[in-house]
Amino acid sequence: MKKVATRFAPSPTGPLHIGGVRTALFNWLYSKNKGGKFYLRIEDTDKERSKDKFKNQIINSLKWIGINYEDSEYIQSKKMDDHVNVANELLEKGLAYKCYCSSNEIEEQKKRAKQKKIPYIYNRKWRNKSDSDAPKDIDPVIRFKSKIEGKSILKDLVQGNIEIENNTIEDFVILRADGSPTYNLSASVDDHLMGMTHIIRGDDHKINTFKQIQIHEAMNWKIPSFAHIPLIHTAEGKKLSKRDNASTLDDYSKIGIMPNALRNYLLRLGWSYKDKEIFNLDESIKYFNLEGIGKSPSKLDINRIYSINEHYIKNIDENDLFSFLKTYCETFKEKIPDAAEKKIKKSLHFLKNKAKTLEDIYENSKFLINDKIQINREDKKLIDETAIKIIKFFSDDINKLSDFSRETLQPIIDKLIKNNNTNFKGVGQPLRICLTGSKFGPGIFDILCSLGKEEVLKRLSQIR
RNA sequence: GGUCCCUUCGUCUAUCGGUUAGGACACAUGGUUUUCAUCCAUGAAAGAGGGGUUCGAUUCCCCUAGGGACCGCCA
Repeated sequence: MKKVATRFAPSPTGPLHIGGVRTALFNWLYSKNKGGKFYLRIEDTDKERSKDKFKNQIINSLKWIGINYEDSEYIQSKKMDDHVNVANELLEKGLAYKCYCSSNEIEEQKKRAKQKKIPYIYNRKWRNKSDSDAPKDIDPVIRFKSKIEGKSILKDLVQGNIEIENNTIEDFVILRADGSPTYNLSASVDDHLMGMTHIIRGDDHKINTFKQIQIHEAMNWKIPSFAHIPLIHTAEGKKLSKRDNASTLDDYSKIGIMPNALRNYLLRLGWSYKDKEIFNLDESIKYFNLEGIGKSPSKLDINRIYSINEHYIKNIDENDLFSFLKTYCETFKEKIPDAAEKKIKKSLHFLKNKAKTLEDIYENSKFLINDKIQINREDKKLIDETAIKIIKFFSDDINKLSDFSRETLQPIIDKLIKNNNTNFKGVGQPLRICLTGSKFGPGIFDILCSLGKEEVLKRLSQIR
């Protein structure tokens, strides 16, 4: 049995969206599960629309989410000669032919078909004509001689057997008038050249598959296995496209979603293994299979993304969490100063408990990142006479403390509550506001301990 | 319009002919709590409709309805 080889083959004509990432993930996991190889092929034969910017974005996206590929990227445009050669070979063998129809002529036919509401299919006009009839002023395209009789059955690994009448597939163009190869030709040739054994892609490719199989057959190549996965839909139930907002990886990373969480989410979107929800990387590889892929399209659910992210925040190793946080802050917020690093690391155990995203952690650690505390006007009103008095007493009391911990602080707070005839809020709230600039946030003891005695005294002294 | 595909709680899904149709997220209610959260408990919530096949269908088949994809000298 040949070693499994899969590939992800995006065209760099726009930002990669998470549907594409999921396709890449499935291909990658499948090959890893089988101990095979996974490749990235950049389909950049459309020179007009392909942009390096998008190519880099694709590469970075895969890197971010942890999908690695063999060798360097396979650049399709570099193989165009091979594609052209195959077209010529098919031509020589009589399995393809030159079509001299002008584009106007084709357009006319399409228009007419539309008016009559009948399906347009190229009429195979030049299929059996000889070149001697050819008009001099037209550069021909090369069309593949598709099967006309009978049916084809695609044994799809996800969708089961798909049967189609051969005559519904037209004699598609494989070489343009300018001599450049088209998608179906290039993809077929490259899949063969790269030794692909399994092609896992969106089911919007199903018709292409019938065409590509025919090219493989005509060239006597081994035909890979196919798995067409349902597309991801938007909340409105339409195919997810590059133009939808919240569709690229960046849209998620910038709100503080972690790569492993998104990977887990994408894996479970349209795929399942019993009732299991959380899959770490090893488990993803271990359990992934094609049988678990559902047949119906699934919708994106941001709540689920948050929830899985939250789970990862609370359960991964704190050193890992910190490095995700560090990268996140540096990329999207502000660099965490060295001085704050230690404090945040020490505080992660409580910071993470109130966070769904890295952004939440960042928001709650601002008081550790910045020494300057900003208090808004509303909150300032809460610091009244009594509050200032309490703060003063508190400062005096902790000043005497040699051991600064929850155990030593608790009695002080209790005493203040009693002496001032108030409740916990009466003491905790002003302290929290003065120390962090916010009414909300971590528990007051957590704030106190992570700041440390000196810093607490310093911040409180600025209020009096 | 043609071809092909799909259809279980709002969402992601489990079930591979016999279940009180299960789980997770979201939602609601209650509890814990030091604000915001967390956490715990409880609750509401689904087999599109109609025919078959069968002792028995969510599960197999057919029809209808709804949804989707494709129909480029783009990929």
